[in-house]
Amino acid sequence: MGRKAAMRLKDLAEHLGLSQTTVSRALNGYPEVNEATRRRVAEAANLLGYRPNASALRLATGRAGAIGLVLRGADELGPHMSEFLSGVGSYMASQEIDMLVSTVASHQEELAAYRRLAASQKVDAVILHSPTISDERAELLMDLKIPFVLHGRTDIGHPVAWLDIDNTSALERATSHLLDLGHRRIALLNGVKGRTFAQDRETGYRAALTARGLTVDPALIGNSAFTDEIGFRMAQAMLEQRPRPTAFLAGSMMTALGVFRAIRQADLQLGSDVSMIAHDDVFPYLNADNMYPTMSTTRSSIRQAGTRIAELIMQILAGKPLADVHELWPVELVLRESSGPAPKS
Amino acid sequence: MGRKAAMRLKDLAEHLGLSQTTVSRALNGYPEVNEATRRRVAEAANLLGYRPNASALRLATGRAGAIGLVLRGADELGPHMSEFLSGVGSYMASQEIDMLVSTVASHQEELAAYRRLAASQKVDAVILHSPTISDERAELLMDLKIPFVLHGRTDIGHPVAWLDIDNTSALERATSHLLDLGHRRIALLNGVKGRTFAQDRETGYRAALTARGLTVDPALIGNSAFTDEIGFRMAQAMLEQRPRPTAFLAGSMMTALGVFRAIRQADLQLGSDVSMIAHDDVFPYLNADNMYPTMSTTRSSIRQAGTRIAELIMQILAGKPLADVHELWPVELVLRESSGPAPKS
DNA sequence: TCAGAATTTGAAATCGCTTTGAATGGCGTT
DNA sequence: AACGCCATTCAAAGCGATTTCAAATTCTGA
Repeated sequence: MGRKAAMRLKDLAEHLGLSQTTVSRALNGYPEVNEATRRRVAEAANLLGYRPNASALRLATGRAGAIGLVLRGADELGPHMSEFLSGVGSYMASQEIDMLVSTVASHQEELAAYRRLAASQKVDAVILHSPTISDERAELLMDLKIPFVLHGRTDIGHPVAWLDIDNTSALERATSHLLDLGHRRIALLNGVKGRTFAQDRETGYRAALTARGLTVDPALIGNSAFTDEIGFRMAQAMLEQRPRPTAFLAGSMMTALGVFRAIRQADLQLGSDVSMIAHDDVFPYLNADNMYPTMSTTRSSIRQAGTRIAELIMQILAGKPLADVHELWPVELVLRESSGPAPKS
Repeated sequence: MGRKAAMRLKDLAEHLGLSQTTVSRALNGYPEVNEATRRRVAEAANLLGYRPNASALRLATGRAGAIGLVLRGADELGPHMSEFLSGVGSYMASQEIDMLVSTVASHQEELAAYRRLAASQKVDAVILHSPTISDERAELLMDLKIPFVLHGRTDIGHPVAWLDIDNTSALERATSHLLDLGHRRIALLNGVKGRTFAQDRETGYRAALTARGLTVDPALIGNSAFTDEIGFRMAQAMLEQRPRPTAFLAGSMMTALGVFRAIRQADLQLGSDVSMIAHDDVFPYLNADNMYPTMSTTRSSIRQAGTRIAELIMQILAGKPLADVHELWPVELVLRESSGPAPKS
């Protein structure tokens, strides 16, 4: 199998007639090495394509040079996650930090995965996605003393670092807008129950309704994953109610596609018979502006969130106190054709 | 930052009153250790949650215990890739192999990323996705002596390991079927030019047409990325031709969504005025059967391909000759409502 | 001119594991 | 009683980097 023996520090040092110490120092920018030697070393390293062996470097420094992402199978590795990932990746690449991605099938496996990561010290930190209200994984990571940043929020005893979007206010505004347009039966197609973001969205939705003295009809609230198909089914079922909902709040663009289909199938017109505002995580391949009719959205780039979270991780690893790492991002409300006045009843 | 010092082999050995050698051997299943000792060691290790330090283990064994995936930014980290990834991941997890995912923005960066991976020996092998006819990355990896498996095919001087789906025959059959239904102007919305799979698909398409003595109209062939929006634009433009195409071959479900939209916008009926067969990579959140009308597809699970490729990688690392690692998967043709007889002209 | 400081380099220890080569002790043979 | 053979165990040498501590060289200033 003769894998070409890669160039080692020792080889490079011999080639230069210097000690490993000096070469290492030269490459790592220590001040005590002569400027001329440093240049000579840098040049040779570059020419010979020397790069320190990652494992050796990690062993010596104690840093893993990688962050971990544990994804729950197909559910989580969908379009949202890939956008998020590429956001994280773009920043991590610039810092020469690797992303270690694992996929697991269950909650138990996920916990086990974190224990493994911790025990084998494969990562310096992890990113936690879609937390629950009181997230067990977060507590475990706390226990394991492995730093992490939350994409979303949770409430465990300790302070944790997080970045979240303002789901509550986003849904409060979207709902209010629909109410302004005269809608009274507004359906909420929300994420799976238990996730903080889903709870926050429902809170916003309820707030808008109760602010006008309206009661919340549980039959108009659906909790499930954000897929086209589920969106279709939930919307289809709800459209059979009488009086039927005149507006939908869709949790994602995928859901919105399904709702759209259900509306069409019921021979209704989106934007006149039924309105919709969807949450848009900004997928490059699914543009709300190019839909027909164009889609009103609550909008926040999940990719940007990823990039920012990557930055936050680096800050934490640099020693920034967790209590100082909190970011709540506002969500844009973009009105387009899919949301119109409620039909006369 | 007081990270809890993880348990080391040394600690475990002392705890047991044994040497590191024996403990290591016991845990790694060497035959020369007493069965009673082995049990004692295994038990203690399990109890104390000992796992070897990954960096140390890698340094000692020379194996990285990870495979690399370099993804080109947003274009590549889309829904296809995430499905593929989770397929790869599910197998790799069972083998305790990590996935190192990097994202890059350009071809140059991608090559640089491979050089880095090779020089720093971070991975034992990589997976190469969507190759071009004569893929430069494959040649580079060959040069760098880092093993890889191709998802797709390419033609460089050497034998390479690959797994591909039979795109040519899939499109040949899909096109033939549309011809059987009386369609004569059939549009092909293909992937970006230069990729082998796109070429293969075009080959199949052309073969079906020429088999009936029909000529290929270049105005009916589009090459671009597989997104909803692009599908929409290409289809929209083509539907303005006179005579207009009566059938579409969409390269992906995303493309199909866009085509669908264009058809509707032109006030045409999918399945009667215009037909469509789309390639379905089997996304759990976008089901051809649940579309309206249901979508005829050429079908092949990209996730399964990922899992299989992971297996192939392990075989290669175990020494299987590259020339023996070739798999061409057949593609299912599933006829549903979106493909019907050509309209009377 | 020479001590002492400053600059620059190097030898060796260390990180936590695997693995080689040697040591120990028990047991059956002769 | 002496010998050789197994079955076990261990001490120590790597793996390829960083880093501590010491040495060699050059500068400075009196």
